[in-house]
Amino acid sequence: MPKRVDHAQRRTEIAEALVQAAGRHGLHAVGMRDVAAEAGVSLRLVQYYFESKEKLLLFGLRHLAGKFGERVTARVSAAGDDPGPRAVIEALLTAALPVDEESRLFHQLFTSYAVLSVTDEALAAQPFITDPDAAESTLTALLHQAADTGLLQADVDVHAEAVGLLAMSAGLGTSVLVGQRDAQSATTVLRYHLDRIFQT
Amino acid sequence: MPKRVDHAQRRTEIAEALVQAAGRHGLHAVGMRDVAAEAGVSLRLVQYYFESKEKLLLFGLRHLAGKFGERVTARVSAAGDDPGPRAVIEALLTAALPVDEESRLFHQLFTSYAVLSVTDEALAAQPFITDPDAAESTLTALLHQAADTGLLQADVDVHAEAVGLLAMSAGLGTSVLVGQRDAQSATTVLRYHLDRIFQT
DNA sequence: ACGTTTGTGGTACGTTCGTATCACAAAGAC
DNA sequence: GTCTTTGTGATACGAACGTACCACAAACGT
Repeated sequence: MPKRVDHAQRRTEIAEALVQAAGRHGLHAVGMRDVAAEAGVSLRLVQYYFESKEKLLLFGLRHLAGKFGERVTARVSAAGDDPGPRAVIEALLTAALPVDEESRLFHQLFTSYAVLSVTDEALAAQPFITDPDAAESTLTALLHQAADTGLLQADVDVHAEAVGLLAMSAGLGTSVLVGQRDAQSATTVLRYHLDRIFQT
Repeated sequence: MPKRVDHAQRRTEIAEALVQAAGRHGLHAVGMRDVAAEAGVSLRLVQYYFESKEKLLLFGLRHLAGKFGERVTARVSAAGDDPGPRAVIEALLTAALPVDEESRLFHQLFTSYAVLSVTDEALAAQPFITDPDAAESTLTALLHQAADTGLLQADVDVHAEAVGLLAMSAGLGTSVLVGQRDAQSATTVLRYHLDRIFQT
């Protein structure tokens, strides 16, 4: 009974199924059949909407990146209307921390994709450079803004802080992911480091 | 012509072959046959010295962790005899950065193992908690030592700095690994952050 | 000297994977 | 009202994977 179908939506549903299945058994272990079962469709349909597994994986990565972007902007705007730079920066940095199941998935799968991209050149061309670069320039701009308003201490190197804080956030996220630390203490550490560069 | 063989050494050789093969095509893509070929032995022998692939992977992880530990202590002692805490800390933090091919491999495979450990409980019991915890307490002790000698600024929270710096080092390592940043600039960022907590 | 252990090769088995093929029904085009 | 496109199912195929099995020779124990 083939009604006309919205390809974009179907692809999104399947990509979401990929994400869920990958979350349970790991991205490396997920196959076309698992994705099909998770999405409640036949193997053939996964093949139909994505010609190959590689295409599926690439789309899954972009899907994940998109959802993550939405999450970050949602977090930032939840910081209130016209929040100070400090609040925005804090929202930005803590958005990457695995505090709930959704962000755990993000972190886990992004890391999986990132490490895959080291040996897979098709993946290497994907958002692993552009997205962090965007985050870096956004954060740099926010810090500059804070510096201009006199909110920052005088001797801070804005760029070095942006790079360092993002790296710290990512590193803390990983340590939370593997269970070494809980999200609460990671947030505390992040806040401490922000306190140290902002004017008291 | 079976001469008596040193099992420990043979296992180490095979584990090293695993590391090399995994570095080329990714840990997820490495099979027993690849390891055998890389080590220049037959598939049967890999089976003989490691009963299963899982055992091989576990041993490979421990092998990697061991080599990394050696590398760190080598780096630290290369900082000179009786170096200041600052030099030791810098050596510690920069040892994790992918500056050469060997450390690139470390970082790539450790990350692979770490993300595997999220969904594989046999791997989760491995050094992903104890090793970073050891690094954390070592770094905390070094910072305390520096604080007691008046080398640190007065208002630094030693534990929060230790956690933050280690996370930053790991995060910077990943960004170097995926090619977003080069090792030089990562080192610069790390040094800047050390400069900010040490007394001028 | 003989029997047992130890190291090694070759190879076969069952499974799973990604992909390809064949068939066919419902919906739109004209 | 045909005819073509579009969506879907079932299934087959070849490759690769981890593992198991069989055979055998060198070394060691006694």
